[in-house]
Amino acid sequence: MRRRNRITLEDIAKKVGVSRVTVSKVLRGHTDISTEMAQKVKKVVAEMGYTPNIFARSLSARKSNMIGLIVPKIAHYFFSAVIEAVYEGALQRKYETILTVSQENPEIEWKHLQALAAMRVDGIIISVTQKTDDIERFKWIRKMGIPLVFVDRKPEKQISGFGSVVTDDHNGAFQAVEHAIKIGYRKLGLIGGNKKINIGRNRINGFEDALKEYRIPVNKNWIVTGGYGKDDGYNGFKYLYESGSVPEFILAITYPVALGILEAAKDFGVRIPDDVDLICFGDSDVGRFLSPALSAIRQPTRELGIRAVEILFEDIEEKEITREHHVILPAQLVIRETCTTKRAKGIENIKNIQEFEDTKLTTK
Amino acid sequence: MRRRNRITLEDIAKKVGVSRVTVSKVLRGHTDISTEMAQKVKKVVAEMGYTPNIFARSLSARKSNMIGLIVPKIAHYFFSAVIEAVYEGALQRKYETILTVSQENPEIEWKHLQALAAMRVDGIIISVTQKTDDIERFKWIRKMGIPLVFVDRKPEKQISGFGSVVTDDHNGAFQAVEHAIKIGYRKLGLIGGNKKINIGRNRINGFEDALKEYRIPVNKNWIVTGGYGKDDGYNGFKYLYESGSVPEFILAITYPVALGILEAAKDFGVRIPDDVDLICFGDSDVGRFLSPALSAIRQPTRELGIRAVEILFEDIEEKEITREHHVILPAQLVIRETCTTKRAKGIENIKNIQEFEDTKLTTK
DNA sequence: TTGAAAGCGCTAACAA
DNA sequence: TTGTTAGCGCTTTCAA
Repeated sequence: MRRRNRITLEDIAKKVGVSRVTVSKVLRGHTDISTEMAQKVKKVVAEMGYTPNIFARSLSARKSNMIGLIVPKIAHYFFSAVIEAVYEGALQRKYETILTVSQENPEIEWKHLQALAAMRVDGIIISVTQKTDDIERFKWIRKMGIPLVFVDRKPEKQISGFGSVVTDDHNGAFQAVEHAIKIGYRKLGLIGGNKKINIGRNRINGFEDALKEYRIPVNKNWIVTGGYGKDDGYNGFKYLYESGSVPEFILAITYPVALGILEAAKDFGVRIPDDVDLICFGDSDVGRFLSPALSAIRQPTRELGIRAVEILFEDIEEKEITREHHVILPAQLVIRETCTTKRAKGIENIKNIQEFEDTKLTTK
Repeated sequence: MRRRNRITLEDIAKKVGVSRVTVSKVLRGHTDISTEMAQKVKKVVAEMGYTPNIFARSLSARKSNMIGLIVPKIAHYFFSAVIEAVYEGALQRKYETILTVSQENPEIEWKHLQALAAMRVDGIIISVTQKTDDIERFKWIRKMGIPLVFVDRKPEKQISGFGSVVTDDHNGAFQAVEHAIKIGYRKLGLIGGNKKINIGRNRINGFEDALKEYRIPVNKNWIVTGGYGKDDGYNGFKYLYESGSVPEFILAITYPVALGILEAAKDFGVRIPDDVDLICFGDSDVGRFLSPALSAIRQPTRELGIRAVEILFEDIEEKEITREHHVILPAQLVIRETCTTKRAKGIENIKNIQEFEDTKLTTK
């Protein structure tokens, strides 16, 4: 290791001719310090280019002024938007954010959780991996007394003591499928996701519930579960294609999954939206420039991040956990070039949408 | 603040009936510890759910095992790919990465630099903002004795003492323009970027040099400099459009700029690539799904991150700075739907590419 | 308004 | 192989 410029409080204190305590107080803007003293100290601090040692400070103050953020992936529009929001929120409160990436790997996630605990962060915001079903790690965090908030993704099993901010995935999926049904589709499929974590479960349930609501039989072969990445989309579509039975409409469980589907469709010569139509969960900044412009279920990304920080800080400032905060934010259907009107395929027929409307169950 | 589970080395030591030092040694896998002792200690550590306090450890060891990473933006394919590579590299060496985002704001960048110094990170990797021209901050870092490596973007002025890993932007731009010329374009423009930082300077120079090489006059009105974001692309194109003179081909200085151009073109009813053709710097995972599929100058993103970490660690391990490492990685032209063949516009004419080839300067 | 004393939780050097 | 001693650089009482 290279020699470091180890200027300490002591050095400053000596130069000014006061005690460390005085300097420390000036630095933290403590009130009981005379203006001249403060002036003198600040001058020397600037001259010597001194920066307080965060470790020493945190150790002594028993407070790190840092929060930890764990996300499964970073090269993904959804997460980068959430991350930016969290950073901003934390910064406003003079907190640093320590970002870690689990790479969809529960082992790495566990390591990060421990590392953040070791760093004595004042709180953690996490979006779990698609495989996180072990909840012992969260019990451990709770035992450590570290406030934690789930954002967007959380484990299937409920864990008390932590807040959460999620999207109304069930309704989002429902809306999308309802739209597809209304424009005439009857053969509906879904690619990606699984029921290990909330987002998959809720989206899949939303999909199935919409079909039930409209009395359309669920064809299990058209529901190809899996993960949330591009590969899952590609393989899911490949599976469907090779099975010889492809639905008219597919709900992609995430934006990367949709990209994978687009790619597979291209490779297999299937035209989207002409042969198979598509809506995906999650919008991105380029969604509308894609060919075809993707229809999407837009998640309130920024809002998700902002609310998570808010809730976390309520927890951090609270002396004891009084109640858990759980917020569910609405999703919004954005129709673009995919899924605008039913393509003529001559497979299913309904006379017109109005007639179809009557099909809908009014009871329930 | 909530009560925290403050288990310390002392607690473990007491429970096992040994000294803190013994426990500390076990935890760090020190060799001179008996196997039984190690076993006993580990058991208690696990039972009590103890995690060492990083602050105390770093303070005592005078080593943080953290590196800092500063990027201008995060919701951007290029940076997220670099970030992932840096994280991986650091993790392999058992280092944590502290990611900070400057939001293209030099002030925030300076704050982050100070915060990282205060955290006593062992090294810093930075991609500067598009406006960073003040290099005092880097001199300060050097004075602090913190190793630093620039990745992709660095300030215009040379600063000794720091390594860098960049893309061969000049050649990348040159290749793109050369390609455009070869397929017949003569009215060439450029949008975005400025000469404050290397990437802008080199790309613009590469653009101009290619024109010179092929004896094509540079039309200053078609070079609309600015920043590196989507807005810059939008406004740049708008400016061009409203000026009444739009080139046949545009080199977009970054991928976001290209997105902005695409959007503006759509708004103004200009067809790409039919009316105006386009190549942009920087590829993304969706580039080929865009409409039209964007031709791009692909940067070696992962490689950039990996090499930056390598160089940084050479610096960190070095006792003194012996030499600076500067690496330049090649860019690769990826032609897709834009810029494949010259569209018929009847403005410029060349009989065929071969004849054109002869135009090229052979001297030089 | 200032400062002395007593740690925060850990590790490094050196003894035992 | 284990333990003792002495800090790392800062903040927090509490006294002056």
